[in-house]
Amino acid sequence: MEKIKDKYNPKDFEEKLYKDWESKGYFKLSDDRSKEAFCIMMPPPNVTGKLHMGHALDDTIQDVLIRYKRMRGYRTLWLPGTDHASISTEMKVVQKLKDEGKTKKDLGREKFLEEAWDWTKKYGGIIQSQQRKLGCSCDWDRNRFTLDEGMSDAVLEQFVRLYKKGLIYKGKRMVNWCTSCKTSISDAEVEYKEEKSHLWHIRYKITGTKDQYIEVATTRPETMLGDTAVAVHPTDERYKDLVGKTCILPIMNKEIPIIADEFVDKDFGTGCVKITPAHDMNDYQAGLRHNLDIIEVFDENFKMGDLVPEYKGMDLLEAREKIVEKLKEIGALVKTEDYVHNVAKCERCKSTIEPKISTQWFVSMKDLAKRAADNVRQGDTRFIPKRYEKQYFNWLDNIQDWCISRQLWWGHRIPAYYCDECGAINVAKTKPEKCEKCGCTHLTQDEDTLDTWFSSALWPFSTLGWPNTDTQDYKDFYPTQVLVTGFDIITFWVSRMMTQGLELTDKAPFKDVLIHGIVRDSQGRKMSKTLGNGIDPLDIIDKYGADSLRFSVLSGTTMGNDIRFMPEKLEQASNFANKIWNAAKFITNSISSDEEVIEFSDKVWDKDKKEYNSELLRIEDKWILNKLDKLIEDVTKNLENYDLGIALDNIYNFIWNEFCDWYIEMCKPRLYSDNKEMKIQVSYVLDYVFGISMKLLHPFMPFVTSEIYSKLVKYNDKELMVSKWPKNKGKFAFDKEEAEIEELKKLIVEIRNIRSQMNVHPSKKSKLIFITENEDIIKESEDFLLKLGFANKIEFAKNEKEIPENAVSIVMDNIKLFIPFDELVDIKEEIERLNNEKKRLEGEVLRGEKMLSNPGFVNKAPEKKVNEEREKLANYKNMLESVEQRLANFQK
RNA sequence: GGUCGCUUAGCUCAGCUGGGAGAGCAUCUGCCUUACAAGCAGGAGGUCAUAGGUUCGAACCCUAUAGCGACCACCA
Repeated sequence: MEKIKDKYNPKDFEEKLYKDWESKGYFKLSDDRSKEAFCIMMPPPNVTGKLHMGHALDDTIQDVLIRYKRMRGYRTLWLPGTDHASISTEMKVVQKLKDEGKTKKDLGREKFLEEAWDWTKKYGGIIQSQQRKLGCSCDWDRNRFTLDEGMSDAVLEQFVRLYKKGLIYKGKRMVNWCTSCKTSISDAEVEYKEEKSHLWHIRYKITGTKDQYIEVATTRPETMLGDTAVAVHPTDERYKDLVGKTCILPIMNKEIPIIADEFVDKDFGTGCVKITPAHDMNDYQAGLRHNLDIIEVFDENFKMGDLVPEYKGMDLLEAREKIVEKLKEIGALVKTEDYVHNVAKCERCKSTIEPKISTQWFVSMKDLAKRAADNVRQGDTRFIPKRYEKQYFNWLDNIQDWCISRQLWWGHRIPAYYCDECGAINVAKTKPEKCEKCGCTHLTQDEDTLDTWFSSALWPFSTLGWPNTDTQDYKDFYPTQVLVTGFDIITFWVSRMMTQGLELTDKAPFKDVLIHGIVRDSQGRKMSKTLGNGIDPLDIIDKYGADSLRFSVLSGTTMGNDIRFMPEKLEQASNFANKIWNAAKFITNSISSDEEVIEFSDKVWDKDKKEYNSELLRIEDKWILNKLDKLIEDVTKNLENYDLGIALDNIYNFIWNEFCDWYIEMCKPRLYSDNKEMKIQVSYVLDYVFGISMKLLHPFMPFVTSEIYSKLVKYNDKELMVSKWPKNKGKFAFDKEEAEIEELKKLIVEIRNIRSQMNVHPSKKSKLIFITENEDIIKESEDFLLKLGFANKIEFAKNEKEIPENAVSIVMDNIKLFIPFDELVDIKEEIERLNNEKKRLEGEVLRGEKMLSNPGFVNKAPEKKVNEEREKLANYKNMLESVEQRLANFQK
């Protein structure tokens, strides 16, 4: 057995251990196909991304599950990877070019893609090195990238298959258009932000009347140039007579119809809506229903078009002012109200989204969505917690067709080839030699690429070889067991993996969907770049170690709820790691040799009967072994239920409150005893219970547990990470268990106090004298005390006169115990002790001062404490002087 | 507007199928005790948001109300 001497310092071993695991191939998939498969696909982060707290949480959860299942004997695969993230990567490359004074167009498609690949290579992979620091035990050999060859092939296959089935179509539709990224984006990528604005009331004159008007309210007066109708609700009595008539559009002086449509809200504004089919989603729909003209007011760059020469090329907001002025001038503006409304913003770049009519590719979602929803309704795939199923259903039941084409270059290019001659669309995985329709050879590929999510939707199976369904991986691991992700991504990703997975592979891609919340800052705000309140997990690992980070995101949390990240949690976590470390230090330095313990273990555990030889154990041993059994049961159950936070707290409480606080204390008399048997006995239990605790804790805190486990008694040469998950061994039956243990605890406190007063260490084995006249009690007590091992030697006295004068007494029930003063420390020892104390306090003061100068510790306000310690230090110096003086006198 | 969630100690939160009100941090008291002061022993602190109901029994189940939050839809 190796002894632990150093202080707990994660930097000493975390990196070393990870390299060691990797070099030994522990992360790799085992070849043993007789084991049951367990597979998790890691949600691929952006290839150029950096690890943030969200990833830290997501990855920790997955690593806990994988490590647990690996120890349970499953054949585990945790497949890592990265996403090409079309928009966000392209934006970054465009920005870089801009900084160099270049544009996308200057470079051309090919050169641009080269730049993008360079960018990806340069900044890619950072996140994966960070995941390693976190301790992720994924199979790096199987790392995938959504733009790699196999994935690209899968994407093309998907496109062609769905197209042939009629599920993908090209159409002219109104889509969300990001004015900055200059591409279409899907509904899910739009977010709404409240903005203060106005509601302008404008009146349109009814045709053929002198002073009869219809009044509309709008937040975007500049779009009025493209109005092609005014709409009212069909049942609105106020305007019943106007329906079917026409009115005059101011400025344009154009006659437009007044129509009735259900979508109008009678109670909003004036109850009349101007219809601008080219620039509003609802108006567009209404326009289709009523066959209205679509007149675009803006040009390609979202400047004013040439409807009115005066405004041509003008910025939209500027045009708005001018138009409002003009309306005022001609008396068409009735009033202006303050108004707060939601403006559509691009989720990526935060710039304005404009509805725009353009030709795009769509996936027809209705049938796909129904199947995906039904699958969960039938319970084939389940969400944990269950309440998130509603969110999933809500999205799928109201689904719109999915716009998958993007006007970007970085991504999978759409495999549609247009015939230059006849214009026919040829869809194929590779460029056809000739047009299917006219046979000519001049084909041009669609310029657009596919939505990033179109490729990530295939992640659970394209990574296993799909479309080839004969690969061993696909057969072994598909469908996967559990998907771990945040609730913010259910609509984007989970629902799409379900729809595409069911359509393309005929199976739901996973059994369970484990949903976690988001990590917020200590004030409950979302972590964001703009707020600058993000916590970098790498800083935490650097300061506290990966184990502490992992502990702090899991302890005391529940699946699906947000986590408020409190720095105190980190203190708790690293205190815990430190506690374990010190327990390990104590155990490895105190117990008997490996051989002796192993020999005893063979005696005490009857392998055939599968039970303990209870004669060889003492009450407190049985007590802790029972507690341990209960722990194994609880932790296993909670892990199976994905209650990771509860499982971790079970372990924390056991190790700290039961094992360290009490069992270790109860062990000391036997450990320090001259009785070798006793020492071996207690060594076995200490090592065994602690070792099993390390196993249970390993999935959560892999580094510190592995480091410690390697120092414990070696029963076989297996390392913790690849060792077997413990099973409970079965309870001991005994009646007075709790009561006796309580008695023991009291005694421990008592004796510890007395020894403390006397400066006698338990290893010095005090002689106990007790006084009583009742012989039964004498016998009983002797037995009891010897069993407990509190003293090596027990003497009896009939009355107090027989007790040495300088003994200290312990009163326990009707028995009085005495500990003689023989073993009190002498003066030299006292000096040594004081010197040590002085040294320690000096260090303490130094540490305190360090803490004071560290801004991270401001909350702990250690100033008071440091001052206290300074004072104590001064006292100790005085004491030391006086004792030294005493010694000098004595020697004289 | 629709759906869902939250409300438990000063703070941050656990509390699985209904029976003991809990943890960490903070606070107070006593301790440098040979694993650990990053610690130990002990204490204080709660009408489990409110009001009803079901039950022998409710933090937990039901109904209503209030506050906070999230998502979806709408916002002319």
